Formats: sequence, C-alpha cells, structure tokens
Amino acid sequence: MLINELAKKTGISVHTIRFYEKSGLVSGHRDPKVKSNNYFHYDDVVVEKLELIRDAKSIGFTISEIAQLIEAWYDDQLSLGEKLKVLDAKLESIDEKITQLKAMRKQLKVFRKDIMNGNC
Amino acid sequence: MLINELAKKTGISVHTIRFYEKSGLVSGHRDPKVKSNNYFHYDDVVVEKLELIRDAKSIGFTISEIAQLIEAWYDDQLSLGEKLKVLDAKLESIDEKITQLKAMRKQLKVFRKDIMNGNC
DNA sequence: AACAACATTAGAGTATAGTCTATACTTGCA
DNA sequence: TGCAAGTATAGACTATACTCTAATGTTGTT
Repeated sequence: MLINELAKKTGISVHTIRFYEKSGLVSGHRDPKVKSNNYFHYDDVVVEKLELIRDAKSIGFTISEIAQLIEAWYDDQLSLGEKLKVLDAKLESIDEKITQLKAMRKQLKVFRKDIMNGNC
Repeated sequence: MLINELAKKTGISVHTIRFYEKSGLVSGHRDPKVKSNNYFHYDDVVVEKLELIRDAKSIGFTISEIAQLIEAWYDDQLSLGEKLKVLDAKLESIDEKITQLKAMRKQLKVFRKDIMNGNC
C-alpha cells in the first residue's frame, strides 16, 4: 500500500509517518519494476510497527526507546541475548512506572478524602 | 530559604526552579523589611510542590496538568466541586495509564516467550 | 577593600516530537 | 487532455520543557 492508505489504516498522519521513517522506526520499499515514479510501498509489518509506536508512545516511551524495541522485535541481526536485554529493561521500566502511578493514585486519593472532610 | 538552598533540598536546579516559577507552578515571596536586595524567599510549601512536580512529571504529567493539580491542591479560591473535578480527572487518567502499561507488559512478555522459543 | 559565591532578569540555545509549506513530479478519472 | 488528488524532498516552524549565558547587583568572609 502507499503512504496515504497506510495513514488511513493507522490513523497516523502522512507527515508523522514520514517523520518516523526519517527517524528509522519504519521503512517502505520501492518497486523496482515501476520506473515512472519513486513511490514507497508499505506492508502489514509497517502497520504493526506503527501500532506499536502509538501504544508505546502513549505509555511514555520516547522515539529512541521505541526504536530499540522495534529493533529487538524485528531485527534478525540482533542476538537473542541482546533482544532479551532490551526487552527486560523495558519490562522493568514498565513495572517502575506502574509502581509510581499507583503511589500517585494513593496520594491523590488521600488528598481527595482530605478535601472532602476538610471543606464540607 | 533562598533559591540555592531550595535547589539543594529538592535536587532541582536553580534554573529549573526559576522556570517553574515563571510557569506559575511555585512562587517565592520577597521580604518587605529588606530593602537592600530583591531576593525571593521560599517556604516548605514550595518544597512540597516541587516534590509533587517531580513525582507527577515522572509519571508523564505535563506542566499544565501539574499546574491544575497544584491549583486544586493549594488554591483556596477553588470550590470543592472544581477541586474534585480536577482530581477525579487525574485519577481517571492514572488508571488509564496503568491499564495501558499492563497491556504493554503483557504484550512484551508474550514477545519474550516467543523469542525464547523461536530462536533457541 | 577585595573577592568568591549567590541573586535577578532577559534572552538565547537545546532536545524531542512533531507539523506544515513549498516545489515539483505522477496518477487516475471526467 | 485537463486537473484534482496523491507522492517525494527539503526545509521552515511550533510546542514543550528545560538549560545556559550575559549582565548586573548583593552578601559574607578574609
């Protein structure tokens, strides 16, 4: 598929997809049979990657962290050990984030109780 | 205390504290008795606020979200209903983040299993 | 008095992550 | 064939959140 279809399928704008492509997160390929243009084509793996990018971004991962993750996920050059290392680091940082979020939730709930009692 | 002491106490740089002050998150006060300088003084509430800022930032809240939270927390002008509204919105977004993090953790664990089985 | 350390303000610079514009070429449909 | 819609590239612009520099004045210690 071409970039416009990819954008519609993922809900990510053409501009942003190009930005991700320049950042090395995804890549399209040209069709050597076609000589009249130099349009890029994108396959379903790119759709998957863009969905991963969206999910990972929403939980606060940066572009370069996501790049590592995608490398671990899709790069066959990377050894098993290297993949696990990236993966385990990300899992740990996720657990850390969850812990911090739970602490903040607790704090906000205490505060909520306080203002309910103090101001009513 | 003066800004340098505040910075040391919180681990947040003088520059960043000034940035937060310009952004309206914290504020120092001048001593009307002192005429020779215009140094700002900061009390323990500012320390508390800066700690809240650090915690809230680490879980992905933006400066303007944190500003809302601080307003709800410390501004007596705000009605109970308004405070609760801000607070409940933040609690909801925290729960949403936790849900997303858990989903990503699950996905990464599946992937971890896959590469353990597929590549060994 | 000298001088380092600290304070203030204004404004410049940086990093991240887009977002948009301009230019030029290609494709598909009336 | 005309022309709107799509594509590629380069580069400008924006927002957020700092981070640093310069200029200038104040304080505390020797």
